[in-house]
Amino acid sequence: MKKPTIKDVAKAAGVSAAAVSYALNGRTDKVSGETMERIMEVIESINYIPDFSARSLAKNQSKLIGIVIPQTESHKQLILENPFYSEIISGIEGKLREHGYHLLLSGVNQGESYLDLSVQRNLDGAILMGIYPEPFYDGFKKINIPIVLIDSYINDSYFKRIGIDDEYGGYLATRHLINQGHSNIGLITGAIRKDGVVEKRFLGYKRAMREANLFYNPDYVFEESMSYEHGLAAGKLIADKYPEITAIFATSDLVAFGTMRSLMSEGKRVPEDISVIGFDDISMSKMFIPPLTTIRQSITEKGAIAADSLIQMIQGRTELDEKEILLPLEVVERGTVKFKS
Amino acid sequence: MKKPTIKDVAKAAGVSAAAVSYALNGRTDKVSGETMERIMEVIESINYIPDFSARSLAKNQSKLIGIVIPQTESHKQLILENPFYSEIISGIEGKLREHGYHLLLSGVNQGESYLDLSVQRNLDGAILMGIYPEPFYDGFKKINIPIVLIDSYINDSYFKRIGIDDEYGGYLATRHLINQGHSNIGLITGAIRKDGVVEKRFLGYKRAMREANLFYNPDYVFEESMSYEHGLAAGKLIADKYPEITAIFATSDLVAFGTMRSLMSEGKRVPEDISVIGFDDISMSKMFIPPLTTIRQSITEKGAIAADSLIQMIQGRTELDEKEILLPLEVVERGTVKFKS
DNA sequence: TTGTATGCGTTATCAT
DNA sequence: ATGATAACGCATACAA
Repeated sequence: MKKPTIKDVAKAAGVSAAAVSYALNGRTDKVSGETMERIMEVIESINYIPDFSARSLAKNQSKLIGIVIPQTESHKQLILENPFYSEIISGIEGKLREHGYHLLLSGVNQGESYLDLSVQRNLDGAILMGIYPEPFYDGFKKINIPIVLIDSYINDSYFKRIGIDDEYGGYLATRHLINQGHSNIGLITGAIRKDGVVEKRFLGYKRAMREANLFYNPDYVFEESMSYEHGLAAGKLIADKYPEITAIFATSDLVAFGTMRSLMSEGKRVPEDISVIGFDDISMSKMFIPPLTTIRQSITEKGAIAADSLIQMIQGRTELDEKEILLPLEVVERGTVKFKS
Repeated sequence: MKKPTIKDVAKAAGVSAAAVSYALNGRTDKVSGETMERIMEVIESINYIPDFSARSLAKNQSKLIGIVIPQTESHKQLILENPFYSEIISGIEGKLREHGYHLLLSGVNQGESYLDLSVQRNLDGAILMGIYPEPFYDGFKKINIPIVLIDSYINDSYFKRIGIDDEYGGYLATRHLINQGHSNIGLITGAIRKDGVVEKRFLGYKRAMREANLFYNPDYVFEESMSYEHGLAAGKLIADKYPEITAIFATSDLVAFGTMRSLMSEGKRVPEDISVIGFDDISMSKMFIPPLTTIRQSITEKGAIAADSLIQMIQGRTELDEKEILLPLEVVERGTVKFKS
């Protein structure tokens, strides 16, 4: 049994295909209430479901949103190991579905190839998270598809940005440690790239130190990657070589987990011997033992807002909106930061 | 500048649209090497990219794979909070992309509505994880689309299943605790539904107890949901009312995290006072403090294999294959199980 | 080997 | 208000 088309509906309802199309799209101005009803009944009874491919072809809009996630270079896999991304996707998907859009999830092979996907699939828009090389962004502008950037500092009015004030977040975290009496504060972080979130958090760290008249020691900055493994390595280094450090700001919760683990392996107690504060407040952080003190941003909401913004852009009513939305930040005190005795 | 179509290519190459189509699909029998080259050159130069919507219409295949994830009932969001799902998706996406398929990620509103999506988008296949009501599965059979089930015990030869031997996993976990000298072993678990993974793990637990001639005490089974929160509640209950329990089998790592947390809040030490073993080995488990002893299944690989199987089904060469693939299981000893003193 | 013509399911234009 | 028909971009059966 083949699946019914609009023509089948038309035939069964004794109207033209055009009428059915009108009815489907709620054009009450083009179709009388009576026939409208009849058509709807037929649709129900023969269980007709419109074909999006055909619709996409005719209307040139796919109701499809792409979302691009950074990818580990070694693995060919999405870095969904970091719960941060899954949580944000969760937020995006919920909102999209609510508005009749679907979500195309994909990594990206080489630099350009994601563009191909956008064109192939006629994407109505896309959400990019993380940071990519320049030409990557340019491509999207060229094919003229609405884009929302999450956690990006690309300053181009073509894009709408959703993010947080990372500098302030870094400042908040560091100041919290300072307020607890710490002065030798280590920073464990991913690669500090120009205009990346990491750089901003790093800047916030420095500002807090400066404001408190504390000495900024570059040796206390452990920069490599936003991974559990780096946290592990840096934590060990600190335990071994820098016993004077009494507090650590890890620029993501995942890094903080690694840090705490190696710290404890080396015989340091958290927070008794050394305090640790993270960043993000992924859902796992409250589950950790001890529960992680961190900078909270509502990740899921971030995704939802990004989706909302994108839909607005697609529907062309973005004029009044600002080009950037910053979500609130707060330190959530749990069990890994302690007053320095 | 509109995006180039197959006709533009044809014109520029001085051939017909058909020739271009042949070239595109590698029909070397239909096109001479010479013109093939010329066409390819033009494609390169004007940067032509085929439209999948049109292709989907013409060929009736979309190169689109759907993946359905359970959804919390209260929230309208995907339960991507459980890293288990993100890891599996990661595995799926990587493999799909490798084969030229794209991934449509979606929750599901009511019972039937996912079917609509499959029809609307002309899905070439879908991967279902978790357990759904009967009619949900029937629908897929009716529209005749290849389906791979992950972690399901639906016994219907229409579907291909990828999973693990959950009964054996439960047995392994419990036996590990028994081998460490424990005899009062609690089970903290999600809802035990007929033919669900949870039931199987529960059965494995009972078998291990029986084999060891240990008394199976229904009071020691704490059944509710596969969530951190339930682990929390059950752990507290055990600490308060069942001091004789010296070991716990939590049927997922997330539950184990909750359990350990409340246990420790109540003053119990893990593993000194009470041992805990989990199930899944999500990436977070090795990061936990103490690192979680658990039953390992390679989650990402599970996703990859599911994707592989689905692609094979789609390409119609599934005859020789078995209808079920079971992945290996092993207990990975870390820091939460200790010999009973 | 190459080109022509037609269909895929839907929407939009233009009559009626 | 309703219907006939031409797009949309591509694949394919058939003719040349």
